[in-house]
Amino acid sequence: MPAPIQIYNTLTGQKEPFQPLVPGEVRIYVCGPTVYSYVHIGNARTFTSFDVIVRYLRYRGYRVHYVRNFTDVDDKIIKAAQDSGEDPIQLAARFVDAFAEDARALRLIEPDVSPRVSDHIPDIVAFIAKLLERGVAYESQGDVYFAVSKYPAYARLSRRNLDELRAGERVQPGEQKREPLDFALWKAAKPGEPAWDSPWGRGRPGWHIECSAMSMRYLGETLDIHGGGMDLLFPHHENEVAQSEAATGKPFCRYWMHCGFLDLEGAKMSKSLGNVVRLRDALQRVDPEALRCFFLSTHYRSPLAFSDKSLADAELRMEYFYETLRRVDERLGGQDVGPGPVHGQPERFLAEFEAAMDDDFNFAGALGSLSGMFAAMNELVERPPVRDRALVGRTLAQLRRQVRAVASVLGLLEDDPAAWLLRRRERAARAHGIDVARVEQLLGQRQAARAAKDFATADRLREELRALGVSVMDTPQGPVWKVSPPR
RNA sequence: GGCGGCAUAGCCAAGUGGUAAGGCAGGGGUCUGCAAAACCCCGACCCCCGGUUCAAAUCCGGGUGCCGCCUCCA
Repeated sequence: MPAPIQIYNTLTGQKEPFQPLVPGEVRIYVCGPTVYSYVHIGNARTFTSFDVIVRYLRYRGYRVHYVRNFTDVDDKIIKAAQDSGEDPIQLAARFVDAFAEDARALRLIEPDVSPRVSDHIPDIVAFIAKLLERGVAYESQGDVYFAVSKYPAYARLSRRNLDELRAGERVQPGEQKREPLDFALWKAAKPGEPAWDSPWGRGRPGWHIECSAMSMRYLGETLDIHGGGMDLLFPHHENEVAQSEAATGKPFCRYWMHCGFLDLEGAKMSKSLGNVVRLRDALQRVDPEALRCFFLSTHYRSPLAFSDKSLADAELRMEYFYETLRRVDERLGGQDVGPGPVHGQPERFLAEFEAAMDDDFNFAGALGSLSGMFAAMNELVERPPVRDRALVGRTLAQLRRQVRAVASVLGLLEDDPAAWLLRRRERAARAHGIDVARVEQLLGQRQAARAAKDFATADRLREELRALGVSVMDTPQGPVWKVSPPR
């Protein structure tokens, strides 16, 4: 049994060895999108982070039960629907579909369950009834509120001072709370809002109760991991803990994980600020794997700044990976090299990768180990340090296998190298207004000149192509070109 | 104001007690008809001031700067 993974637990504020409740199994719940619009790249970063975390837990042999919800009943959805004149449930369903498309494009693995609030009203109603029964919630004119004063550990997760929180809170008009910090479990319906029958009259769930009810439905009363963006820590997750533990008397979640923010031009990006880049728009400009690579370039808890330069760097890195894979696959020729000794210690890169990921999922470190494998493969292909061709082949084959294993955890390098490179070139050519037919024509002329040993003409044509933003590489298989505008 | 986080080469970014991973950009090489790609080499005393220690980027105290949460938000 390898040493346990270390996870930074928001609950305790430190890294802890990960011990799931049931050995070998992980129950993880990630707060999913509120579907009132398209997801933005900040959402995408969080979901990608937990995507890689789940993949790694599986890589380490855990049986993972992965749930990520859709919040499809919510104030913002109702507002968006009112603005557009659409039915709120329908609008939400539309954005659920859009999310599924975006998630596929980003190569996110499917959670085992993706529950929607609208499908779980009975669970939620039962949950609220239980809280009322236990005397930690109260009804007030068709609303139901959680009584924070009945849960002494309130604010422990987010490390807040209860008195100061109380001092700062204000009761919104129309709310019937006993205490400002109390939060709504159930909201009485206003005309035109989606509503369901309940013992307290027609209404709809408050925001926080859904996650407690749905996570318990699918994962039981105690979660191993609960994840989400930093901003959900308070009040959302705090409230989840309060209502869940008040209902069951058991710990709600053992490890809380919070993902850092994606900044846009030095400022936080959020739908309310309006400085939002939609995921689907970003994917028009950048390769999905390059976007993932960008997300993985820093630790999941650190802030990450979105910029064209960073994206371009990530795409360059992916290009390097794929160009190397193309060479390696060519060299290996799909042949089974068979067992035998290998050169050096290729397995050390895998050990490096696992050490990085075991340490609170150190994405940047993991990416570094992947780079090491590529440098090693390139050396073996281009400058073999030993003469024994079979030895080199076996070493390459092992590295290639390791790359596959690591890349499948990171969700990278899942394309055919040639196809990926061609797609990138086409996108770049389009972006720079490069006429591909013209390039091919000049390339043909240059090849003819080279065949005739007319190097002066060949060089002139190379310069001409360069002026177009095209660089040409002569390889044994003929010339290859790519878009590389002067930087 | 309260709570939390961060400050590492031109830029991005790992490393959390023993003299600094990786990527981009830059310089020098190898290779090449010329190139490109690839590979190799070169580059930081880790925000400032104190302290602990044989030893600190790494721990403690203070300062400065930036960011997030405290209201919907991944």
